[in-house]
Amino acid sequence: MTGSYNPKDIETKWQEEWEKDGINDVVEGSSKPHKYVLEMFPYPSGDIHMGHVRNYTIGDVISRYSKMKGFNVLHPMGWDAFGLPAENAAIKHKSHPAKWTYGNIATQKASFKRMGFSYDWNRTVVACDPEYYRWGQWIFLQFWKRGLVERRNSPVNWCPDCGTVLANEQVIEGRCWRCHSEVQKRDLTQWYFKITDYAQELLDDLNQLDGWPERVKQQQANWIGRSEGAQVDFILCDKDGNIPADPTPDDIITVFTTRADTLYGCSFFVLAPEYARVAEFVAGTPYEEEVMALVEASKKITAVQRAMGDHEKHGAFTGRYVVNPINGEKVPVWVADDVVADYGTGAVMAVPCGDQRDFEFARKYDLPIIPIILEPSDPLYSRLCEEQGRVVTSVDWEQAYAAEGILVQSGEFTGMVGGKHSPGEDAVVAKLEAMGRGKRKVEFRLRDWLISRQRYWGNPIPAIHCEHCGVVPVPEEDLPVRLPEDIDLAAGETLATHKGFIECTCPVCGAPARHETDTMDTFTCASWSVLRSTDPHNRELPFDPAKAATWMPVDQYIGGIEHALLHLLYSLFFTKVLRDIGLVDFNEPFTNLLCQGMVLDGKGEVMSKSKGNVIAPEDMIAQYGADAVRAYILFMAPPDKELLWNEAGLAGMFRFLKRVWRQVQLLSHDPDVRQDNVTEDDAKGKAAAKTLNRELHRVIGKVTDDIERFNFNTALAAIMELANATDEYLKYVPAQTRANCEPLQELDAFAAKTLVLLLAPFAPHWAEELWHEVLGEQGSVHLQDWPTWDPAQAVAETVTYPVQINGKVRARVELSKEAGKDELQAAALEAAASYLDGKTPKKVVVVTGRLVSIVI
RNA sequence: GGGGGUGUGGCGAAACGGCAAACGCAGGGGACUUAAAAUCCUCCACCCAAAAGGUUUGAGGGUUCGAAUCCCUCCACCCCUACCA
Repeated sequence: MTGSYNPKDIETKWQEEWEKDGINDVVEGSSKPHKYVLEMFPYPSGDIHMGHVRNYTIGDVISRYSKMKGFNVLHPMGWDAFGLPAENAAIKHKSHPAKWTYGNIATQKASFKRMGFSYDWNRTVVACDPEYYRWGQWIFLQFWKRGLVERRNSPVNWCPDCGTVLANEQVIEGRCWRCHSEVQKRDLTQWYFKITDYAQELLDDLNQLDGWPERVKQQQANWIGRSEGAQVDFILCDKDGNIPADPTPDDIITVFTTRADTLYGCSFFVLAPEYARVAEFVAGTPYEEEVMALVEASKKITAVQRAMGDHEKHGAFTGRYVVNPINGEKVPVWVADDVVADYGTGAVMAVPCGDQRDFEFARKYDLPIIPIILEPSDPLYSRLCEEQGRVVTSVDWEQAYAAEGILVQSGEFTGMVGGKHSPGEDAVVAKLEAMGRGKRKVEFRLRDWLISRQRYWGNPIPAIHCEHCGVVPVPEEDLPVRLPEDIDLAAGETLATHKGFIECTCPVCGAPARHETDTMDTFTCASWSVLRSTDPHNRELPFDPAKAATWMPVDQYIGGIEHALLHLLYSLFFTKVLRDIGLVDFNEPFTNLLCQGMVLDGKGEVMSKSKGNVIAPEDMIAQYGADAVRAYILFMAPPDKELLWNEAGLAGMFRFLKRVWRQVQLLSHDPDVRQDNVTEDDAKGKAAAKTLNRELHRVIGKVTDDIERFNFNTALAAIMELANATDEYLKYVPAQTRANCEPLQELDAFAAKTLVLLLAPFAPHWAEELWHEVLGEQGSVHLQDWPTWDPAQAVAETVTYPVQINGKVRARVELSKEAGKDELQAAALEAAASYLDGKTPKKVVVVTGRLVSIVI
């Protein structure tokens, strides 16, 4: 006996039952095939919002469906729990970051449970738990042993208000993502992971990721930014402009270029303001003042201005010259603030005719623009390709010619095709190599990963500074380096001022020493948690390689596109290093990746706390239940599409669940549910029963197929169609009739069961309640087999074929589904007779199962 | 500047070269009700009073018996990334 659908009564009840029965716990050693379904872990910044609801509902449907399909599913949850927001909140509330973090984790966990997500909570990974972060430190030490950890001085992003360096992803349009202060460039000694050692492999292996969205792979490839070109050595003239007779390595300045073919067009040479030898070059010369002023001024160009690209570019002549190796010509050396120090060599050969930036610079400072590459239609072309030597050193162009073209005024290379990867470029590089003045070189845009942070709430870098021994690793047996709990952040205390934390002895010589006080970027924690979930309680190793091998790689990874790039790139990097260390035996951690679209507010804005437009599911759950919220957010749009949250349709999904609930009751002959609106009609009833049977088979097939392809929206639409067919059936076949007819009883049972099973992954509580209380079944609905269907019963016996004449539907013919091409053509021509007017059609296209197209 | 994507009713959307708008939301009309809610029935791309008919997938062209879908040109919007030589 049951009443009408009331989610309040059933949802928490089943959540408790499931937990008690452990139906979501992973069974190790099962003979079933394994499946690892994982969603990106949340950051515990507060309670969950609609973005979380979408992400984790997708994962939950895949997980529940996979279990019903007979897989042994690992579906864990965890928290990416270190990071600045916890610390800032602690300062604000004069509290400890752990309090805030664990408080939010508890809140989110309760919300996840309230949503009915099927996690195995015994496997929860929390990044700020010493039992987890000790292994992050252990991995750091293995990286160090392999030479993948480096401490060096470089220009870095520094947020003055937050008092720490920032990762690139934390700099948004030149501003700190939290406090919006302008980020400064500073030269600091920081810790790096040498991800660039893996740049080529990371790029190459993108090809193996068949189960990843193309856009993510493309984004990664762009980020890695492989660029093929050459290094070219220019010889530096002395202060008086004399070419050294016997140049030493100090007399050589190397540049990187992808356009060696344009070397003959080099009319000046540019150094970045940060170039190490700039001061030396101009010291004591008349140029010193202006150049050094430019160097100083360039430091003040903010990343904001750079990002906007709207700052004026400046240059200053150094008074020095270098020699172009291809033609022995002396060209002036400038310093300019549009050259970046940390790409290539920090020095650039300028070819204004072929590069727009060089072109603009040459115009501004009145430097020669020598045309050395043209398209044959250019008026200069016929003249210059005849000439030997250089005759034209200025042009009246409006912009540079950056495309492929024919080289002119280029000595022996004149007449060759120039451009990126062109024969001309090849020839010039070959010549330079023969001269010993250049070589092939590949550059990457990818930088080493700056992992140190000057903040408390992170994983401490396990290193010790000793006066005698330098920087030495903390011995593995001393791990974890624990974060001290007695710290008053609100009073300005930091790890660097915490005596108890700093003071230690050198593990090598035993002398008094200092602990490193930087912590690791939170992304380091997130880069291997996927592995820890396969063996979360291991106290000997980060994870048992055998257990990792059982579950990994993740069969389906699900997460937002917005932070996909860096987290994924870092995870791939970690996996490759751990493979080289011998802890894992695979290249890629995530076989298939589903990137869900962002959930935006009704106006299309990203939801954020600072904007105050965060939408939480709490009230909706209270009003309509978690099941309706789950089903509705999937019904709104395909998962990879951006979604503007709009609550209007949620009531409709609730109505749908209510309606099907009642249908299941009626189909089960629940004595307490009265059937109204019945019109006994034998003919319509028979047809409706036939249609219902067909729809059951068709919809099981459709929903199965749709879930496999993540088309949850159309899967739900198909179930709604099934519900419509059920309504039609119930309308014309009264309970009495159904009760007294065995085939109809079977149909009733089949329909009731199918509706419940198909909706079980979407509306788990709803399904469980009906399964037990209305269908009277034993065992959880979520442990049942997914329904099967008979494709032969899924199609109608007759097909209504549209008959097109010159592309327009002019008639219809109804034929058996078995009708052959000839029969179909004959029927179509007969139906179209009045349009044919006795003539023979030009062409007839017959597509069985589809249509007939006649051309007259 | 580079890369990726999107464009279909009032709205969310569907259609893996084959009857455009499935499914739902909102809305109109009706039944039930003293009334409302709930529920049920019904209409719902556009033009035409209706039917018949015609038109329609950002714009234009092409391929095809047949195009929202494939190709070319253009427009608009969104996201990512960027002084990368």
